[in-house]
Amino acid sequence: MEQLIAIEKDGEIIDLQRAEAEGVDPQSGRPIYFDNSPEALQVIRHSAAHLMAQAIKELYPDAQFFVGPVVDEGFYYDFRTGEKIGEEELSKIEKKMEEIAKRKLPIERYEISKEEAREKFADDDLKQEVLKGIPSERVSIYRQGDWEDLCRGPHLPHTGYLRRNFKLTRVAGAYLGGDENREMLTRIYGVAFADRETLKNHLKMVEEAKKRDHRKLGNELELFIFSEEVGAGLPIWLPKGARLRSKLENLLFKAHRRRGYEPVRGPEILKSELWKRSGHYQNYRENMYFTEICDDETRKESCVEYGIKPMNCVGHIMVYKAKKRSYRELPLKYFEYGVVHRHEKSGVLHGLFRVREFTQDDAHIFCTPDQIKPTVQEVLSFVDEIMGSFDFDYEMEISTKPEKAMGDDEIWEVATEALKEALDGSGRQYGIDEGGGAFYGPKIDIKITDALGRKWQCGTIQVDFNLPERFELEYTDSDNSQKRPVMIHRAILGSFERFIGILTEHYGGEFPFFIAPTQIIFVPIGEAHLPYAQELAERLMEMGVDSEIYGGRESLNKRIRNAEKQRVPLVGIIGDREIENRSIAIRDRREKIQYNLGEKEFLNRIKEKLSEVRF
RNA sequence: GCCCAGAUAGCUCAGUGGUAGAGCACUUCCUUGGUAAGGAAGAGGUCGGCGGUUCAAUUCCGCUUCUGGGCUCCA
Repeated sequence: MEQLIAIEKDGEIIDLQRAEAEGVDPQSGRPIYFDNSPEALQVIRHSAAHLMAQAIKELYPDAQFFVGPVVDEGFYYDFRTGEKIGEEELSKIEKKMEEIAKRKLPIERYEISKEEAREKFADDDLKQEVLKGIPSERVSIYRQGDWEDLCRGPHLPHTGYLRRNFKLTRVAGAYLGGDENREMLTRIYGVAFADRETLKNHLKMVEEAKKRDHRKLGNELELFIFSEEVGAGLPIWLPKGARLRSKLENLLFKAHRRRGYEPVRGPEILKSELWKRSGHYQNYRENMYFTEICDDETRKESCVEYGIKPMNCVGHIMVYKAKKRSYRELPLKYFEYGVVHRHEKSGVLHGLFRVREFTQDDAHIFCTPDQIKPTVQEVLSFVDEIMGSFDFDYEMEISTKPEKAMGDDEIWEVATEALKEALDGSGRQYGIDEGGGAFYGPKIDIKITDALGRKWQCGTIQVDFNLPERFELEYTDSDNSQKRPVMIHRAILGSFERFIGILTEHYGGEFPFFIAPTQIIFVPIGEAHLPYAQELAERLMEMGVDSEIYGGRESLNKRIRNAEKQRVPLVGIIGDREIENRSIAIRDRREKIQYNLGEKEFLNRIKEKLSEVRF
């Protein structure tokens, strides 16, 4: 009963037009019907992109088109026009799309040679650009009505399939070919499904996800703010945010100590000479901030340039160099909650996810080459424990040598292999990001997704042979010879800022007890019950648990409502009954139930909750 | 940095070429309440900043700061 729109054969989606042209028997592949299967959506969205392009062409006759692919969340088309396209134009384009869809234009396909295509689109430089990227000699063109475009397909049989089941979501700029040195085209994003109902549900889901946005929750829960007066990308931590953060810091501090890491601390600014030696000055300068210290303001010669640290490695190297090292000491693990400053381009700043000042849970491990693999594996299991404690799914990716890099290819090869081996040994799946490494070494990145499914890099493990070389690090080996250690840079959360942003979205503001900014709110029913609440609050404070008391003039219902709105794990109600038998009436957010606990039980329960996590 | 939007009270948001409003929050008073908004009154805004057009700009234009969605980049 469902309509066949394409078939899948040898992992390729072949639409009916192409099947006919190539004489492919539609029975010979797996049928793809007009529904919401991933394969069908590819076809639908591809055609939606074309429909949009046709609508744009009718509305803006000067429009020229680049590419219009299907992406995870929908589709987009990049194009150029003399007109400015803003959000307001989207509904206009949608209307035109509806209109064209109604015409039920057949979507036809034909093939020509690349040479013919070059001539056909002789006066369209964007199409020429697309043609350059096509390896095959024959190219296909899809035509609907009087509009046609160079396209591989697959497509729907006719435009009538696209009726009120698509939505244009946003306008954006996109560089031609993703190259920031080239022209910027207009890009319009959209989504499409087989039916209107699914589209509506999808849009609703996106709306729901936006409610979990850490910027919105951060504001509502008074975790942090940004201030125009202070500057872009410089978060200000409010008491509740700082409470959450310090809990995370404390837990993680112990976790490091337990694993043999030593806390160290480097300065915020270091002489530029040192950044030249490390290579940051040459390779990372555009991301750094600099300042000068002058002995004599009137004499320029007395000024020395300092760089504000964008990374903590140089400081840790100085710790290593503080004395002569023996192989017996290795691996040496130094860690620091290092505050770093990076000049991020204004357009990339994004709540706590991308800021200009942030604190990394950074560590540098100095080890022998033989220790690389076990050390990386140990770090990987550390990562696993932390992520597991927060129920995070994460992805890992190896990033290889970037264009702007220092060190020999050979060294890079060895380091990259070491990472791969460690990962292979751990049995974990991982992807590869060619050219995505740091300038001093390859890395394993740990990525977590936010409420909207966007991926953010959090933890990172980097193998570095370059900095030990540049700083001539040495240790005395068992044969009394001087050897060069390897440096492993690693962060597990990545930065507290980004990690807390992700945590906020992950939990929708309902933080687990052990890190919740306020772990319990007491609501004494009347004034007489206040002292007992205060007594409990003090006991909890001794245990390192933050509580608040919502007493005062407001009605009981209102105070309970306000307490719940704070999304605290526990709300404790205290009235005559509770005082009489030294108990607390608890509203448990996670269990979604209410129960009564005697004081002792209550304190025990709190202890249990605190020890739920240990990493 | 680039493209496209936006900025009105602490927060969420209406609104207008004739210098502004709501709800919540805040202050005061009444209410002392057993599980998600008790009542009344009040205070609070150079309508992000700087210029321009105009008799008159929060409103129109330009620049700037900040924010949002992307691109590029990245913890």
